[in-house]
Amino acid sequence: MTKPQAGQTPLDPEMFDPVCPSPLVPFRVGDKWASSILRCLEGGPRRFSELKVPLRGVTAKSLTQSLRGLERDGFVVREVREGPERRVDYALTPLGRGLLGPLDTACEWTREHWDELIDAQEAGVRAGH
Amino acid sequence: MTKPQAGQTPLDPEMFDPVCPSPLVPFRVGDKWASSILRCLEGGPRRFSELKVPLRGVTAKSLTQSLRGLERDGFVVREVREGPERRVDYALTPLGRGLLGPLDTACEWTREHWDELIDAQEAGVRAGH
DNA sequence: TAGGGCGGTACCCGATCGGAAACCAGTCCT
DNA sequence: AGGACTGGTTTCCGATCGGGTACCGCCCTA
Repeated sequence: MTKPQAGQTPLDPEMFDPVCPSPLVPFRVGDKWASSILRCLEGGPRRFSELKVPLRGVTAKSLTQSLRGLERDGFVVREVREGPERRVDYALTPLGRGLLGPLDTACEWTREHWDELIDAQEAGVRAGH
Repeated sequence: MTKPQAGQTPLDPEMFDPVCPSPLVPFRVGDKWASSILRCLEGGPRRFSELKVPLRGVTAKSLTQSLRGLERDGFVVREVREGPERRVDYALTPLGRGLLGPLDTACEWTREHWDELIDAQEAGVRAGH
């Protein structure tokens, strides 16, 4: 994604490969609910209605949308178990499970710097921005 | 942000603290250009016009917006050097520099799984999603 | 005096995001 | 027969995102 840059030499115009555009990749995975859903699936497959519980306030539409997106991108599989007792399970693919690593790192960092983050934001807002 | 969950016990409805909403935090830092800007500032302060070069296609408006956001959140500082030769530098704060860690992790993972990511996406799209 | 670089701002626009509400078929319970 | 639960879909709507274009004052150089 990046070819790290030396001190004060000019920035490389080719620093970001237009073919694998960095802006889309590292942070900003999926939509608003995506990372929370990944977390929910960490312990095994979950049903649609199970997921709605911790994702408080999510509407069926938003949850469906988010899940379809994760499915399309290969992070989640949708398994319909037919039979008299029909149920739909969502589970992580190996790729999706792999995403938990970077996600953990980001969560960990956020937890460690939570106070600073809040303070900085409040200062920024107070400064009129 | 999360209290990891055991195997198939029901999901904890309080899994996500409504006060520090997980969806906003771990991935999805800032907007489209934010993570690229952070990368550009890794090697030291940069001027507005320097940043435009590698961020190809970014308009002045989008860049300004993105920078203002990063400033408001305390990841970047804007320094106006007055004098006959006026110039504006943008630099990472310690907090912003700290963000580079998780960002590296995410970039690294993406690089390692790039082929799988592309394949999975293509498969997902072909499957009609 | 004209043009160019710098560091933006203002306004317009279409696309997307994401919530609210209504509805639905199938199954199960009473 | 009526109601509830599951797993959605559809429509509507307002908010935000993000790009395009035009314009701005300031400084420098030719």
